[in-house]
Amino acid sequence: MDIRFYNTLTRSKEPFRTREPGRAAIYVCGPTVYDDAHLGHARAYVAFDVLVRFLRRSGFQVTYVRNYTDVDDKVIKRAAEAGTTPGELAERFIGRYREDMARLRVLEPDVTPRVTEHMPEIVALVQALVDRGHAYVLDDGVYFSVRSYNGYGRLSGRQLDDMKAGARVDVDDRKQDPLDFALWKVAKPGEPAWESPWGKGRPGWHIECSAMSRRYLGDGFDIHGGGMDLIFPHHENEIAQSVCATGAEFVRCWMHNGFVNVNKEKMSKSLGNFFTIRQAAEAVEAEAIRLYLLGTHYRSPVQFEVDVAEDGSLRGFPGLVEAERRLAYGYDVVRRLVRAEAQLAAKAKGEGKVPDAVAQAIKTFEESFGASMADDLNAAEALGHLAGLQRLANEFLDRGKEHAPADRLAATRRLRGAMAGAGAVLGVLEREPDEALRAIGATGLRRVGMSEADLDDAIGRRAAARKAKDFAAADRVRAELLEQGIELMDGPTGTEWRVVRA
RNA sequence: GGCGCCGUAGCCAAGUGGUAAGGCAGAGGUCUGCAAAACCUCCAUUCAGGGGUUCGAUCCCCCUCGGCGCCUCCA
Repeated sequence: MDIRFYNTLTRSKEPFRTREPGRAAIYVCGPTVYDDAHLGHARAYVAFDVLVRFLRRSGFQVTYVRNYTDVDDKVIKRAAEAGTTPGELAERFIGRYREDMARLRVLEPDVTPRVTEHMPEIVALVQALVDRGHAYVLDDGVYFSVRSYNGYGRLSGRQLDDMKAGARVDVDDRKQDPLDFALWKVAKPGEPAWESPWGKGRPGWHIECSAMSRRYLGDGFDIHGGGMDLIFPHHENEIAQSVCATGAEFVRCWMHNGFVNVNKEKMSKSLGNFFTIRQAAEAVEAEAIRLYLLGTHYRSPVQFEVDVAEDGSLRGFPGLVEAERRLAYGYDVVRRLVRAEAQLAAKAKGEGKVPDAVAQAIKTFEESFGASMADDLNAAEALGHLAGLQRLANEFLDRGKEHAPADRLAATRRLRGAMAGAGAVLGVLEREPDEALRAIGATGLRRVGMSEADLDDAIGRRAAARKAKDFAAADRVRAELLEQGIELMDGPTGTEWRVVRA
């Protein structure tokens, strides 16, 4: 199947052709580690995690590099405020960031290089730019000359002169062009610094990605990703630096994810509509955040509706709660299949055969799912197909009793396999269902402020009333719990519950 | 000022030059002590509005209205 990705550089979907057959080299701009990761980071790194998972699943041998920018102005400033060193601050936030990513089920990249560990490569790249006449040295650092590269502006679709006219950049008379940017910054007293031919200092913002991507992936690697806000100037500058320093093509395909909007506006600190992954994961199961993000195509803005109380405090994320419910539905389907398999295995005689209608439906699902993902990672559409498969599984579980146990066993296994395949690509529904459902339940109870002990007590009282055929008393317990956001479900194995209130 | 994106049912959301996936909510049904879950059925003659191209447009072009983004640190 032809895999196609939208390339920002050409503004069109293109067939995915790698530099080397069967191998995909990917670099994604990682976080600057001076604060906790927010929902925007979640969105970006979930999107590229899906990219990597999908390519691996499609047979590519992927090398995925995602950096940590552990030294820059913000890190230095924040460390000073916190009374610590930039190194210690960065280390701490890298740790917290990795925890957040793990909760979102974002796989660890193959390489996670840090700027501070790649100074030789960075200095060499800057030196190459100076040698080739693309950079010039001032007393406070080395600057890249944007006028020296005639491809400048191609990625972001801008003309140098248009930007110059409207740019709100500081006018610095010493620079040859207002858009020239620092490759190397000479250190001020007290700042972290590394040796260089231009004095002790640190890299400018953009050069590290050029240096580290080349170090691990070489020239002309396959995909470079990041948020749309990085297109200009960050990625534009990376291209300029890399192409001018090496003379080779830098990247074959540029992929950018859309923003996170909170109540229709771009989430940003200045607007005060800013939420960290930790805050959201406090409100709902982290995997539900991932599922929610997957419901919108990665290039479109994703909306987060935030429920804010009259006093301005955060009440919750209704959309995330809905996603959590869908997640629970998904795990419930898996659990039903697992349980059915256990029962059927005892009864099945010989090799079974998946009933034709089921086999055909699963085949159609797998083709549709794959086609959606191959078409620029349309996870939202793929999720639509998955909904159909889940319904099919439940229907078969409910009504498939006329088939022989061996055939039913074959069908449930096949259904579970298809779901696992989809889950492995999307990074959802991969956990053990009982454990996941227990975690979702616990998160819900926390949300409505009820303890498990109180809930168990209420369920016990109702069970006693039911046993005594005092249905009025039993229904009162049900109503009370519903009032508190808990819904009871009587099943063959006892009473189960779920949290229904947002 | 320059560049660009978006506007699809109550809400979220995918999508295509040939007549609108999916989810949530809602209605009815099967099941149930009652419920819930699960399943079944229904739920946009219509894709902001107006022109145009076309045999045919929600999808292509133009205009209007509305919302947003980048050009400055940002995923």
